[in-house]
Amino acid sequence: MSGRTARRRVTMAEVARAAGVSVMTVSYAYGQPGRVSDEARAKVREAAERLGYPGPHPGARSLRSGRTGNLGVVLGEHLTYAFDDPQATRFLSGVAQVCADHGMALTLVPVTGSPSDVDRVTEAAVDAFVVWTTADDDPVIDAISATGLPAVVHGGPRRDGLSFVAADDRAAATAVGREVFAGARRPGVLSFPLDRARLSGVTSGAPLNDALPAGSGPLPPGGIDPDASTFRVTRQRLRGYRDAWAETGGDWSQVRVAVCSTNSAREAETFAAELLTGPYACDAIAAMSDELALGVLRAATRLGLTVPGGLTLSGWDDSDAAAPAGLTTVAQSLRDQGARCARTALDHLTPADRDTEVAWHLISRTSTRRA
Amino acid sequence: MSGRTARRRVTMAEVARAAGVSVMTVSYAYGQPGRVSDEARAKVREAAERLGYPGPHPGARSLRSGRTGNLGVVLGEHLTYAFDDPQATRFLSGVAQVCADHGMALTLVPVTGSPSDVDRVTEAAVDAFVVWTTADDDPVIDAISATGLPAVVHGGPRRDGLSFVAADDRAAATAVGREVFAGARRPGVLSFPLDRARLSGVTSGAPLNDALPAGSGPLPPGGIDPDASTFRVTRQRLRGYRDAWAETGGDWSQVRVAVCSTNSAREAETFAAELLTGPYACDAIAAMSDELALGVLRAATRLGLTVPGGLTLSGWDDSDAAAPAGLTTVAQSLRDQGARCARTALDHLTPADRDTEVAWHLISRTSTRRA
DNA sequence: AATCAGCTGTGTATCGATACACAGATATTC
DNA sequence: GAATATCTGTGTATCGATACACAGCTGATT
Repeated sequence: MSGRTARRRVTMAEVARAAGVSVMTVSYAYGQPGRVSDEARAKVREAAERLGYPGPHPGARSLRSGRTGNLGVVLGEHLTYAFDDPQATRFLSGVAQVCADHGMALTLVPVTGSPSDVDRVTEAAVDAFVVWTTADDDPVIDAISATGLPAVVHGGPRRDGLSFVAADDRAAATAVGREVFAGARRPGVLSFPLDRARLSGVTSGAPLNDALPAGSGPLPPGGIDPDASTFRVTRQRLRGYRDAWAETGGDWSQVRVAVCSTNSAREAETFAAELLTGPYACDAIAAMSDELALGVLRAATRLGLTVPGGLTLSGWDDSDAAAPAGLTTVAQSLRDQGARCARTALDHLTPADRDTEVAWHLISRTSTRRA
Repeated sequence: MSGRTARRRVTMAEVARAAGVSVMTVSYAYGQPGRVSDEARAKVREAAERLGYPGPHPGARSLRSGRTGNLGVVLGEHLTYAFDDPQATRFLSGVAQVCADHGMALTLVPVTGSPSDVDRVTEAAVDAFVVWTTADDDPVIDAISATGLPAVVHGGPRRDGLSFVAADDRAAATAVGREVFAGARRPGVLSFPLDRARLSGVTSGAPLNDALPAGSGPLPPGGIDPDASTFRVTRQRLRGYRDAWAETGGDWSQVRVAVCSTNSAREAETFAAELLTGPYACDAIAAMSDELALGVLRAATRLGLTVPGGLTLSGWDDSDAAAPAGLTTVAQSLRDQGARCARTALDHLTPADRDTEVAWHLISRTSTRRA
């Protein structure tokens, strides 16, 4: 197929012979340049150049030395999420910064949601793993655990032997929920997926809640049970919203919940339109990301609703678009968290340091400033 | 340091012994499951599970088989650009899609702009390279060439033995330049960096042009010579803009040029403010990206200039923000180009198919619709 | 003068798998 | 019924480097 003649790889032994030194001298010249004299190093470099030696074979090096120079990143989502989802992108920017500082390459393991994802993980030539939010029952987590390599899980799930980095999502959700639900009568929530099935649709907080409309989408009937979500982040935020609404004397069954399968404003806009119309139209919506909240904002604008007059609204993450939109939100630096995950994975921190709760704070803006 | 006892890796031979089969049977059970009987495969899986065997050692596998299951991506920029620059991100999304389809991991090689970048490239355990726009004289290109692996360069430079994918940037720049410079009297250009020095600042098209202000920033005096830029994309676009302005009877020395060191609206806004004020204030600006153009737009708004009344403006790439802003732009799908690069790299296309010119088209919007 | 440490160079064993070639058993063909 | 093809299992050589231990030499230390 290829027009290129398959060039045979030049070996270290050939370079050694050409340079008139031993193989080990060549090896040291590459791996530990300080270990050899300037003269020997020069001879090696010259011979390598002349023969077209590209440097030590990475596979052979890693077989013998046990190190690869790669940090593996596993997303619970399709590989393209790394570049399509703004939250993942910010997180990975932090991971990338630390990788660059360490001279480590960043390997994105190609998960696609299929069972073979497990094989992709075990085949990955890496020194450590960083895992982006995954469902409690995702077999990929067990595969990572089985490799015995250092691994840091961001957002969940928690596992013995794996480090864990996350914010107190429940407390944060309670805080922002208090703000957005204050004075509300018909609260709504725009949620991330509940579990690996990633079903989306609109329903309400409790089963058999005749007072609320059935809603659309493939979500199973019976309402949303926060405790049943297998994504830790989703679960904790739903619990927090529930707590906040309960503080006002409300009941979870009164809360309408829309579940988006992706973190996109487009999908959010569709569901928000549903939440904002009909006899049970929400007058307060807590969204699990700023992207989702911006979708709500678009739907509200189209419906002629004013924010915060006709609708209060909150997001999450304090993305670039949040401030211009006046969006109340939970600020947490995903970039910092990515950096922290990468550092923890690469530095082999002691167990005591390995589990980290990261900071968050509420940013109160006009979108919740009810008159 | 680590609290974890360094678990010794279980070897394939141990699994073979425990399963009562030969090593090769185990190897086949993993690498070519169809090669062994269901019964043997079951025995192997059971033994592997029992012993905690994580699967074949990736390094050993790659040493013997010559394949790694990794596609390497090299950015001419710092590694974090992969996730910070919107253009790079879209390109990589396409690369990632193809990787996922092939079950290949995506390895980002950690370049930081230092001389050791060359080592990072030769150390990378990959089967092929995709290279994102690099300067003609970047030593990283030679290092990639030396590996003898298939490599595809996006945007330049061109090299024997390396495939090349790019749009006809000069023609596209001419087309959009015609549009934005039509009826203009004081044209300006907002450019990407000219070379690896990445100097930024404001100057004009020709040396010793007394008619124009000296400008700010560390750019060398003497004006901008399009032909001297070592980034192919920058060079071709500058030439195209020059061609377009020449068609109106204008001279390149009359064109004011601002060079941004990064593709960010923030930096663009600063330089645009300079281009848009003073006795030589531009009334038409061609920007090399939509991000830069949006920075111009912000500066114009602050200065009370109307677009297109007081200023015509063009961008590049047709990003999401371009349409809402009414921005005339050159549309090209970086995502498709990323996918094409990855496919070319992974499929070992024949030489004839290896150089690809990608499609582009002009999208004319209100930002150039001069009354 | 004797001892010791540091620097530089070398040879060999080894990392953990897969390519390859071969052999026996079973199914298929004429 | 003989010849041939297919399926399954095995043993050995080998991929290309680095860890390790050792040796000679130089200069410093006492």
